Amino acid sequence: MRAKTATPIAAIAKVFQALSDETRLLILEQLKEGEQCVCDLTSAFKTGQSRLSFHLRVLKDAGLVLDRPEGRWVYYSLNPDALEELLEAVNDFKSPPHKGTKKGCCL
Amino acid sequence: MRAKTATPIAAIAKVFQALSDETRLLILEQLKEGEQCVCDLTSAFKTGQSRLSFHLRVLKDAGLVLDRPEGRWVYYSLNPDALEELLEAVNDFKSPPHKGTKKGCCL
DNA sequence: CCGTAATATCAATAAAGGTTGATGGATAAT
DNA sequence: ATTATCCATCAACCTTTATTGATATTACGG
Repeated sequence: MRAKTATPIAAIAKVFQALSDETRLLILEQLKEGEQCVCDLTSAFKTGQSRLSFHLRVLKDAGLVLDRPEGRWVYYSLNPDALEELLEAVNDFKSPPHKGTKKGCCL
Repeated sequence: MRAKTATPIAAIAKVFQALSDETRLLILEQLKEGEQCVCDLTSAFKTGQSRLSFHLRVLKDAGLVLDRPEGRWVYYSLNPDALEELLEAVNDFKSPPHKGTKKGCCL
């Protein structure tokens, strides 16, 4: 059976906290287009650089985005693994009190 | 096609905000067992009643739980619809820039 | 080297969130 | 009717989070 790390509740809360801000949700939407540097986002959102830097850090600390420094630039991208874990966490709440471990329909 | 209400970003942020607190996550876990009144939760968590009342209100305002007053008691339960919408919202972030609408593998 | 551009970090302030204890309204029990 | 129980709300307080402008850091181009 796969490890099923059972993310601790504090980490889950942290991810949700990172997702609880409109600006950060918009950043994630934007990152769906692919990797972007802070300057891209700064001009896309017409806002201060330190503000974006702050929000990107929150997202990064929560594990939702990855950063890849290259020269003077830092490119940010979505972290697909984190989104998978998030889906699992949400599914956990949805599930009714079943006893048997029903594996997913697709694997 | 089903309505696909496209929950506004502010509402989504609000749901995530409601989920960003450990106590509230524990409450939701507890509610997986089924409807419970505030007094049940108060004794389960060994904490002040006003504190639980506060958190339940946050969850309710976000639409995550439903309340059903009955006599002196108020019973809270998970709102399955909200959890579905939440799953959709999370899936939205996960999806890579595909053009075609690929329906799920299971339906 | 020196200047400039891309980011991060910091300090100060403002705004939002969480905890606690007290109060009040409704309902049930005596 | 009085009292006790369940719950919501409020006020006060403290903590966390967000915004802004300034400064620091690193890398690149002359």
